[in-house]
Amino acid sequence: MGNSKLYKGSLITIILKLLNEHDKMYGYEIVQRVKEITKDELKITEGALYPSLHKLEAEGLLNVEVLKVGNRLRKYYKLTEKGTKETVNKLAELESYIKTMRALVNPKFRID
Amino acid sequence: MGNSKLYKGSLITIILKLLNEHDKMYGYEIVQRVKEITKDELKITEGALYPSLHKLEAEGLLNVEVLKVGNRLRKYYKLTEKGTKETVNKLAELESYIKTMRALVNPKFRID
DNA sequence: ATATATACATAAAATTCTTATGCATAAATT
DNA sequence: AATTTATGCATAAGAATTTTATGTATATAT
Repeated sequence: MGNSKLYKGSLITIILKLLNEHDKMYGYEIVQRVKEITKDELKITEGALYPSLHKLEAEGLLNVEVLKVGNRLRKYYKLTEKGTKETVNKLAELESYIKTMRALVNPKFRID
Repeated sequence: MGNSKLYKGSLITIILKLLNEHDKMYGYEIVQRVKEITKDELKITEGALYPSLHKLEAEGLLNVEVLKVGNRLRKYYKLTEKGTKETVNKLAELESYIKTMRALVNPKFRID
């Protein structure tokens, strides 16, 4: 993904949040959207994305709907109710992570 | 480490920053310090820490000094010059990561 | 005609971490 | 006195996530 290893573990959070916003997206679209938003800082690889989407679907966080657009297939993913709840969790975990890391790297953010 | 998977990839950054601050630390001390600072949010496991310290040493980012304290050994690690430079990089990467993630999860932080 | 973009997929390898285990000394508890 | 907890290091098996490489196929731009 990114140039730094910190993105490891962030992919699920990113996918869920984008779907939470857009209601319905397909894999290729997610890759493009992330490139846009991050100004090419973060490029999701297909080899990471597609297995993750399949996993989220298997866990019941996403629903799939296959559409034929022109002559190509698109697999549209949508959050389930469970997926929406998990999105909230993941976003809270991200905020917690950021706070914790700030305390670690920025002594003035420590609550002694 | 933490309850969330986001900490994956953060360990090196944490180690380097703490050593940048304390000048000289041993493994067990790092584990305790992180627990303190994060109020038990983040517990570094020994199985992750020690191999990472060995790796940083092998890469020339850390120097080791073995001291016998009482009757027990302590391996004190210290940043090399290269390690100090890498710390700056890692901290910049963390800031970049946080900005990028904020843009992804918080639309109002996006620069369109 | 050829290259690039769109769209999905999987498999091998690399990376990082968890869990489990091992050794040994020191201090605290029962 | 005996046992548990704390201190201090280490490694190895397995799990999880990601990279890299490869494959298939249609559509558009050069």
